[in-house]
Amino acid sequence: MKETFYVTTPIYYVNDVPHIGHAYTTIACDALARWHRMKGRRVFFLTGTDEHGEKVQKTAASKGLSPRELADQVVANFQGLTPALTISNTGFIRTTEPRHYASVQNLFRKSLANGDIYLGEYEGWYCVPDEAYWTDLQLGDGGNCPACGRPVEKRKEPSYFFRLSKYQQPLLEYYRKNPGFLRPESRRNEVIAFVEGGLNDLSVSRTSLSWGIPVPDAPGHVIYVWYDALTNYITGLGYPSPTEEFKTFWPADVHMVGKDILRFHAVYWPAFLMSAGIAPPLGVFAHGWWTVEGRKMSKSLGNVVDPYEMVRKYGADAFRYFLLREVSFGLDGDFSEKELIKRANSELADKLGNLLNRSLGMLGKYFDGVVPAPGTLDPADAALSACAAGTVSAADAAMEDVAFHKALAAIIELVTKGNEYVQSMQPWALAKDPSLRARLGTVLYHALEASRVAALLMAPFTPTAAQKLWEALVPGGGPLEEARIDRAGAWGGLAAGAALPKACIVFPKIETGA
RNA sequence: GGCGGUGUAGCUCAGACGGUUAGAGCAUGCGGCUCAUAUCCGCAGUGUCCGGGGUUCAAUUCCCUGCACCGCCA
Repeated sequence: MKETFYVTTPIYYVNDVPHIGHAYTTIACDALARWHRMKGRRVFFLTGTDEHGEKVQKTAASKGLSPRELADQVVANFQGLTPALTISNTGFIRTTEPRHYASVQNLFRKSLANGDIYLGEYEGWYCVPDEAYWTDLQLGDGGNCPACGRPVEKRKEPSYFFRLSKYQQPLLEYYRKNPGFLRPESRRNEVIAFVEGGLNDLSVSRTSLSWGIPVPDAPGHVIYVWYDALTNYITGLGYPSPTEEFKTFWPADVHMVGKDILRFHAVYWPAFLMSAGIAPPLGVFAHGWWTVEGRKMSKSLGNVVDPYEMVRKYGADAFRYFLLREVSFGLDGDFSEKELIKRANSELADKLGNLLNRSLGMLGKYFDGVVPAPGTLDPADAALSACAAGTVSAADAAMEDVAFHKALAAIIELVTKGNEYVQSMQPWALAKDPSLRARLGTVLYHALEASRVAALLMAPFTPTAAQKLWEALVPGGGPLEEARIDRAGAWGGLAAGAALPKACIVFPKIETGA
């Protein structure tokens, strides 16, 4: 098994306000990071903010602030996601940090030195009031600025270009040799088709921009967008210093991205790295988008989902659970509070929570809360433990495949089997016959054990609630994130003789307010 | 316009290298238990498997074609 795991979110543009899309990517990375930690891997999990560019500069100016002052204020909107969503990132990078300037300039120098960056001229349709370039395609039929509708003019400026065209074959070869690099599969085909169609060299600097990282030894030139932004993934590990972290974690295992920025990660970024003699990342995963109550999310519709509000209303666990459970990861999904409530109530409260709570209730009532040692096994007992073992491996396979929905479906399936088991064993009936006391003990042990395995596996998805479940079942068990799935997931981990609480409500039912 | 994908129960989807009664979850209806956060468990369904043609003893599954929707590119 690979001993390390490096996962990243894209850096979020500080001019935006965090919405469900940001939360989704970050939560997905978090579940992955937590899962791999529980497999015993060393994990580095990086997220951060993109703080340069025209929009930040303008917004700042409109507020009478310097771009840096504005960024310092609004970065908190994104940093706040970590506690709000119970995110376990190990790093947070801002592109305005000195370490990032050093990193980008170093990477740039390397490509410049080997001839992959050259000075040329960028030409495009320029909107003077907006200070923005547009391509022919973006102009569309009208021929005016797509942002403000005003006329544009053809303009040229000197610009450094990255020799992307040179990397067509190396990229195609990289995709071919690394079938797991691009996921999901459907996206892989799109990217390959794009690269096969030929690559143009890429403008990586502007003279019309001032808020950004200066091109080394080229006064007036500032590094443009993607070259700056993508480099964050190595800066976050200490590049260009030969840090222990860089040596340990690079290349990244997964760059998690929305499908809209897949191309930059799957084409530009590996090429930049190849040019600089750095290994390309091992994986890029493009996930889908959320509509809201069946409609596209947009400011004008006023239906933008605020993650902070969702956490206030439903808690981070329920929100996280819904996002990862509701859709096949990689496809688009529809966000609906009604559906979120339904999922959380029926699966977390009524199935998972209830399995634990009914078991604890009977343990308290019949054994004064002390876990009995299991006795002779029935076929039903063996079937349940076999199911648990199967669930552990199914969930692991799903997570290796970045299929959160499958992992969660498997866990819920185990919980349903647990409830089914309790139902058919009828411990409340066994309790009426003193001669069946040993059998009663075995049944409760198995019911609790199924809960324990489920709690363990839920930790990456609903960390707070899983921890509470864990503490109820494993007194003194410590932080769940330090548990190891292989060891703690083995059947029989529940300690006979342990005194457990008589009730434990970790997933309160969400009132619909109807 | 080019390339690719999808079209299966009311909804979301799984599935069959072609072969007996095509599946799951949700929603719906009915029944059972009472330990539990009025929770759980069981049963019952319903489908022209997008239309048309072809190959075959046999196609929803393969091939062609039409339609619809989606994605990427131009």
